[in-house]
Amino acid sequence: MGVTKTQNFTEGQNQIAAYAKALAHPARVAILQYLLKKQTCICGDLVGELPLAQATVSQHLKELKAVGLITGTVEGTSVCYCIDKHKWEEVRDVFFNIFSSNVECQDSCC
Amino acid sequence: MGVTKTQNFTEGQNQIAAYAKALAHPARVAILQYLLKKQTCICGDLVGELPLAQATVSQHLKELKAVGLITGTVEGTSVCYCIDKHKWEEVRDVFFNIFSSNVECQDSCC
DNA sequence: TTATTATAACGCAATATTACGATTAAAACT
DNA sequence: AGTTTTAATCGTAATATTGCGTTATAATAA
Repeated sequence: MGVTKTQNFTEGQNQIAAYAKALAHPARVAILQYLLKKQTCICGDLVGELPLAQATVSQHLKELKAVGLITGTVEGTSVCYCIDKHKWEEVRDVFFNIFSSNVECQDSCC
Repeated sequence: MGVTKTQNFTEGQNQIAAYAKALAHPARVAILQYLLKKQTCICGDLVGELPLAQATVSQHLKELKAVGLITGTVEGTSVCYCIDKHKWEEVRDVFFNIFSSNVECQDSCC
């Protein structure tokens, strides 16, 4: 079907899945890494940084905006992209939380 | 097209995307959380824990196995599922690494 | 005003993902 | 041998995602 049965899982599980999905494409990872590296807003040619057409980049930006990880404020002709610090830390904490569990299996089969 | 142009991105970017994709579905998150909570192998009814049909659960397990996050060893009639400690820590480190970057934007637009 | 530039939105084609019924396979009983 | 249990695989349908050409849109420049 291609449709996820979100209603049968907890809010937390759906949230982790949604955040993970935002990172589940190399182009979106590249966008975030670029914004992190620059430590500033990118007002302008983010398209030139990626091996994809403008329309495709715009779509990935839209998805990152949809989960709230980045913001895009209009600055004259161009748009200023920024990582949303608050959301970034929220997503970080969600991942830190699940990965803080230690894997300690006592069984012989592992 | 639905096909990701992985060859145009770095290995690191593709790796993060692949790991994120493994977590990008609430059922797979639920499976991992359950295995983490139990702190042991689950030999048996993992299907009963999820609101999905057996075939669907099996498919999600297959994806988690494909990225190496879990292992499944046959134990008689049933299969013993376990989180792969080594891989788990590797994935954790990959996420910790990207999220360790601080967001420090000096621009006025943010 | 008109051209230019930058980016978003629309629409299409191709591929991927999700879900599940049905089937198959393998081990453990009886 | 036949039955039961458990889980993988197959086949199919529906929806989602990816990518891009094209078309708006909006601000600046000439």
